Amino acid sequence: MPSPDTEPRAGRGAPPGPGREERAHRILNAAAELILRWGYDKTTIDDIARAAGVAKGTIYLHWKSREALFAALLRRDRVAMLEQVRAGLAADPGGATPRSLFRHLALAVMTRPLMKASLLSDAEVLGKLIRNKPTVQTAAAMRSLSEVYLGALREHGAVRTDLSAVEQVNVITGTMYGFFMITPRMPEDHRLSGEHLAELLADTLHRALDAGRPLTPDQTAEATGAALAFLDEALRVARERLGLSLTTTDLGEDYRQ
Amino acid sequence: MPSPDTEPRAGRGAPPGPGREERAHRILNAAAELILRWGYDKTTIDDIARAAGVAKGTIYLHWKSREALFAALLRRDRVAMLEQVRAGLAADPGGATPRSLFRHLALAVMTRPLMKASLLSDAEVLGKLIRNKPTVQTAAAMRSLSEVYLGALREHGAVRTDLSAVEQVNVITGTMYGFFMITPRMPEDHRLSGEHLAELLADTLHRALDAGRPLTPDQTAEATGAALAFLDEALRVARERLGLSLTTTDLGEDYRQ
DNA sequence: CGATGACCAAATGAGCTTATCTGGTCATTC
DNA sequence: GAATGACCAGATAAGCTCATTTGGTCATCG
Repeated sequence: MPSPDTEPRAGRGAPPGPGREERAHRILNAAAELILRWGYDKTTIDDIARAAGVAKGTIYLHWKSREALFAALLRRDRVAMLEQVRAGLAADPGGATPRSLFRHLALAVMTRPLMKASLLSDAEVLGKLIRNKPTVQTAAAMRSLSEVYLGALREHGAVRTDLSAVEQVNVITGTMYGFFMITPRMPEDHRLSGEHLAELLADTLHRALDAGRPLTPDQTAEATGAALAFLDEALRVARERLGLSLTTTDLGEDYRQ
Repeated sequence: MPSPDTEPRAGRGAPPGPGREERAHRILNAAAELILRWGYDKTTIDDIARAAGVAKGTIYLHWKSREALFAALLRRDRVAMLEQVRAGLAADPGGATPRSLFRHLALAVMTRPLMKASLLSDAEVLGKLIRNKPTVQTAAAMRSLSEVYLGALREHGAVRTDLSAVEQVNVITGTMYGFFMITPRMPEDHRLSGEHLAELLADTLHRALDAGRPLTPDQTAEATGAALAFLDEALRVARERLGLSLTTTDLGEDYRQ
């Protein structure tokens, strides 16, 4: 027979510690599936509760409102994305070059429908989350990432400096946005996989930013350091925000991702 | 006093020949302004007639339906855009290099709100024109342009061939889309002018496609020929379609641009 | 005979009513 | 005291009516 405490039954006390978190994730998983299938506007708390196998009230033991739940969902996706980028980057044998960062970043975004929807402000998926809320912060955060990181690269001559930082931010942002949005707009026989597009995007940005001469070992080290440092910082912030979203502790009114 | 036939007065017979065309353009100008201000859905024939200073019935002497009018409007914009590109390209002292083509193309699109709206499927502007009609063809046409032109470039070694044509089409399309859509998404202090963005886009695509060694005079000539040949062909088709849209002759049911 | 604008059917939209749904609560249960 | 789900007020949707607007026509005018 199953051990009595691993499977919380209806009405029975469920683990207040680690099991709680697992349940939170189960709920978020259900929410993720539903929002992608039906969109934010048509995804109800009842649906989520049913799909997650909990009662509606339970959801309100985790988040104080529907909006807070979806904020948690997006924040979780962001953390997972950054973790994926961080891991891929650290494992890259060629070092954490800009090219490698762009490739992993692109791939991580492209394989995350919620992330993509949020970056592109896809009203189909995010519905009123888009229209009501001032600005989804992810884009700003990504730009800020570009900026700090770019600054370091420029300082060490790891990218060309005949373009201004602002120009380069525009190039990076523009190119990435474009690659993120083309897939559905391409005819089937021209459609490339996420990996394929990520590689192409990395190549495009590499060439757009490249200083011309190969990086010295020093520069590679600096670039690697800058990339990892900033990803760590981004992760720290993202994890902190996610942490706020996974406790019942009052969030105030700030539900932005 | 003014000559009696240059200014058609209300109720008076107006020129059936050249004046007719001028009037058509006046109507289209009014329509353009209104659709950009209010969007397709909220722009009425009455509004257009009033703004153009003609009676409603007159509009139906030019087009058999509201939809046909807007088709003409978009087609006209397309022809004007291609003409601008063609002229800019031919005048470029460096020859009609791919880089020059991309720059003029980007600039022509960016300075044409309707073109941009149509390429990006901006529902805000195009309203039901988007939702109802199968596919706005402009995007497909642009891709087809890329394709034929690219083929020629590849054949003559004017671009790298370690990427497949399909990959390059994705790079070109993706990058252009991205640059077209970033302007409103950038914070004011990062916003660049259309010219500036066009230059950056051209540079990005140039680097993304460049074969590495500078073009020989022969290759430059070939590239120039290919660019102008295709633009001419695109213009021919676009003008033909526009011609159909500017005569009362029944269009059939095909109102796609 | 080109241009007009009164005219009409159809579409759209505002306003209202009614019915259903949904976010959020909380007394009850185990 | 954690989890539940019946419960409620407010939101949303569906259905309907009625008034206005709109695309499109055509008798009339100059």
